[in-house]
Amino acid sequence: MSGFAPADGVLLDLYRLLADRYGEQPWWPAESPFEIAVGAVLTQNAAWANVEKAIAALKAQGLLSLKALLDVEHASLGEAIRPSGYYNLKAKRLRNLCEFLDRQGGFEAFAAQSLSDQREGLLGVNGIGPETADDILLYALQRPVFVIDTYTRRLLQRYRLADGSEPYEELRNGFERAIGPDVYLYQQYHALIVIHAKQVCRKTPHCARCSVARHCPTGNGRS
DNA sequence: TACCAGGAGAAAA
DNA sequence: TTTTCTCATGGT
Repeated sequence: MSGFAPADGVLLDLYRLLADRYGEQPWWPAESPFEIAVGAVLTQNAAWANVEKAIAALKAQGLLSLKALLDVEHASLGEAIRPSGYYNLKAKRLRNLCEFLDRQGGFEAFAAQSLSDQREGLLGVNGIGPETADDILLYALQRPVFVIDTYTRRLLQRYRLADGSEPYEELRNGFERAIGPDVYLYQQYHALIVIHAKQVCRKTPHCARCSVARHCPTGNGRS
């Protein structure tokens, strides 16, 4: 039995509140599934604006393809993705991901595998943790996997739905059980959480009763 | 100047 | 098993 077991309907209610407030989110911004996979690695502990610079550099240098990333020198790749930070580390991780995809027969062949095989495979790649793997599965491969990130933990903590320190899989399973398999809803929910967290869950006065930011979508926040 | 941003893995306790 | 450290740049 999971420790993260919110009351029936609570997570869906929260989604509706966020959706009403922020509307539909165009998420994830990318021109191809492979670009999403690359972006998922580059966005590790990085601001998205810096990731965009790195992706633009990869495009400008013709490096945004599996073959190009397999062929490019480590130093050149690192230089291209420098704006996203940790460029040496991320260059290795991108290479690891590309070598893995190549062993699967390419991105398209990997996309045709079962979800369990895809997730297990990605998590076996050095540098691909659960959040990065699930970003790739949900946004690049349109798989029904809920992404848990720092913002999700922060939101659950704010709404007293979880401690925030629960294991990744426990939170993911909790969301998936509560919502049911729905790729579009998972994508929107995660996007809304990020949008909301950026706007009101940091450095803002919080409701003394529920700890939610003063401008929380419930509208009942009081600073 | 200090802190944070759409983490993950290795090392230490 | 849990916590801490490392990787690094750019914006606020």
